[in-house]
Amino acid sequence: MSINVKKLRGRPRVFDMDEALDKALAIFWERGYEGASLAELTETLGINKPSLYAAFGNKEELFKKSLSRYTSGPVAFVRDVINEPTAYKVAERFLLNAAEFLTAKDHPKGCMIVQAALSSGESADMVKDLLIQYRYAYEHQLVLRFEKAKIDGDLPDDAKPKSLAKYLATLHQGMSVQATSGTSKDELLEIAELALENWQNKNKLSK
Amino acid sequence: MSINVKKLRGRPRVFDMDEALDKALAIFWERGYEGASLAELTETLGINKPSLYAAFGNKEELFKKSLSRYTSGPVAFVRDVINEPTAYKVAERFLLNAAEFLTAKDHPKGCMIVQAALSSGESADMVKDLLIQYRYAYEHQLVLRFEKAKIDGDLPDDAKPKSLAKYLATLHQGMSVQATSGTSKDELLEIAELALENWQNKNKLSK
DNA sequence: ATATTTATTTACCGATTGGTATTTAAATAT
DNA sequence: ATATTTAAATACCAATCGGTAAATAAATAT
Repeated sequence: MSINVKKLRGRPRVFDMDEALDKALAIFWERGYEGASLAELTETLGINKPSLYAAFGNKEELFKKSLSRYTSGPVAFVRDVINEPTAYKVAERFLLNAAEFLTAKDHPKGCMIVQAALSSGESADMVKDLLIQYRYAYEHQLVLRFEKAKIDGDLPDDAKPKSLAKYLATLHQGMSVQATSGTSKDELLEIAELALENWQNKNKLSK
Repeated sequence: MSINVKKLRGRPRVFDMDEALDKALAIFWERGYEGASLAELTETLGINKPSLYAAFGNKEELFKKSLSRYTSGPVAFVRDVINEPTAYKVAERFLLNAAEFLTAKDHPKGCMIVQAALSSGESADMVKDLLIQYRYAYEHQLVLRFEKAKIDGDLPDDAKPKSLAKYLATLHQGMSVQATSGTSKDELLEIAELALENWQNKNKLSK
């Protein structure tokens, strides 16, 4: 007897919730929060509205759950990046992974956290604020990592972790806009390399 | 008799078209193309829908006219920047002006060309493509300027105008996202300075 | 077999979307 | 004065928005 197969009462759900969330994620990613209509969502998920609402709450809840799936799946690399051994390696992996990810062909271009609700109507205010928090969250992860790098002697004493982190976050967000505009992976890699050369010139410590 | 005061037939328009465009611009800038509703537009302009349609065509036309006013007004500095005497000065003015402009207090944060239609529903596809063209347009202005700088001996022979231009455009677009997220002018200036220090390190020519 | 529980389906809701037809008002030309 | 021209105001349109009530279907518990 395998675990967790206790039969549940009631009519069984005919769709897989995780698969449905992946499809919803793709739409929110492409269209943004307001640009994704219930009609397109239900059509793509292959379920009708009452099923969607019973399973996920409402549009905003569905977005938040899609977003959780986004952060634990496609962009988990941001969490891994801070484990690189040096500040330079962190910056390198961050920018190179971003160039790759933002232009990958198996999902929408650009970063959902950057673009899903930048300018929008009032109805998206909650989501807009939530995404702002997420943006600061990954930037702050970089701040902490660069503060550690200073202690490690891995960055010069006059280095400013906050500025360095914001510089990388800003490049990432700009690269996201570029990717959505049609800029290729190779072009983004050139930008990343430009930024990284400069990084080395400035922080004359080891790679 | 002053020029151009020939009396026109018909009931005179009660509102000033340029003032109305400025108000429409502020809304599109803040809300984006889709996020700006006809209701909010007419209410803010102080006119009703038939007047708006008679004067400007439709929502998309109104957006395009607002956008023209944006490019000839608030962001005209991008056109001026390429007249700076050296490549470095161009980069400097571009980034410093951007930090100032994107966080100014007399208009919405961020750049309309970057954010007014990044992710959106199908109804905004035309506007989305138009804004992509505008983004490439100002990037291309920088490309031309840096090609000239190479000829002038103002940039090293191995400099890549396209990459440098895209690097600046990417920073600008990221700074726009940052400004919309609440980042201050001073924080953006720190990023600009970071990028400019690196610029000097890399292109070891004069300021 | 019946009751209970949960999901799906169909049909609908009020509000809002961008956009207009019709009427009324204000100016000039004759 | 009257006709003509243009704009403003009221009232309306079909389509779509996010969201739901009510009925039906499919599973398990007793």
